[in-house]
Amino acid sequence: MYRIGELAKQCEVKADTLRFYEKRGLLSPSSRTDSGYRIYTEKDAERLRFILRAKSVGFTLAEITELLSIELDKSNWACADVKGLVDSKLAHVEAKISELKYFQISLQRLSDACGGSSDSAEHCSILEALETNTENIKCENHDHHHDNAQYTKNCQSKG
Amino acid sequence: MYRIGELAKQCEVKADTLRFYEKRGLLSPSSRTDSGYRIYTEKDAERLRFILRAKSVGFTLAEITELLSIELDKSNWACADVKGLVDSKLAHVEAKISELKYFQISLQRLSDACGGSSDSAEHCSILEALETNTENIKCENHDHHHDNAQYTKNCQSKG
DNA sequence: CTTGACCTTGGATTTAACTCTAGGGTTTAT
DNA sequence: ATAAACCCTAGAGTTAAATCCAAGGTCAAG
Repeated sequence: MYRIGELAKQCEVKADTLRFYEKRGLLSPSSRTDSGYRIYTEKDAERLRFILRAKSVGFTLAEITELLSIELDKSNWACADVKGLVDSKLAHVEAKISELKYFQISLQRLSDACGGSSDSAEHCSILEALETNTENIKCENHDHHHDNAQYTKNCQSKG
Repeated sequence: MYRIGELAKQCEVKADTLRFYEKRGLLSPSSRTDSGYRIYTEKDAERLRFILRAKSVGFTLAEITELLSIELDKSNWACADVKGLVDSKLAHVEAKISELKYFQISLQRLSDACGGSSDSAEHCSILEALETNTENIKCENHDHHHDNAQYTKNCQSKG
């Protein structure tokens, strides 16, 4: 059982944000004290954490509402209905994962290319890392434990 | 070579958005006609696609600017600088992938549980799919090459 | 029995990212 | 050579998601 400020602190959001989520129908406290204070249970906290995770990967509050509605309306959904919504969200999530893997690969390639060498950084650009499909990357030096002293020299460009 | 409207159409954004990105320093046309029309090259288009992909996985325009700055400022970066920025973005991307995999698993579990039956969906909730850590889900039929006829049986829950 | 940290509501303000409007110039097809 | 479809700029308006503010109620500590 948490009061609004406690839950907010625990989840690193503002109390205002929780009131806002309540207004939007995403998260309501399980109860109130006699004096009107909001009281959140552990279950509410879990719901909040779900909301925050979903937000962190780019779902809008409207989409999150939709995801959560699967639960809220439970008794009124047929499995088939649920499956439709869930599968479309699943496709959405899988598309995001693919996009991110593309970024991951490009960034990894860049990081490797600039892996600690003190040399030219001609290929030190995301776009170039993408264009330069494989191989062919300068600066490669896969030494991952470096000390700062080694980093005083520049990435000189092709000029 | 595209005019603003052409590029916008190709990438499914508004011309206004491209002018806005220009104001924000994310994407400038490579040239202008004598009359002042913006002219975008294929390279510009590629940059735009990069921006849109990054946006689609939840990067803000400010973050995207930072990613792209690796390129813009090329000659002024030391490899170590680049590596620091890139690695922090890489961690960020990897965290997002983890979050998404968590959603993917939950959604997949839900989808499996509600594999096409038209009956009650007591377990058809994201939060429950998460709580119900593994096993313990009814209707599981991990047969991945299924034909719909097999899915007429129910999602019955703990009741 | 009051001080300070917390809570309440309602409404105003902010920020990011567009999106639109007004008033005008340019290109292209007929 | 003129109408439709495009482009320009500057600046106002919109939407989502907070975030802040004002005026006041609650509660534990001293």
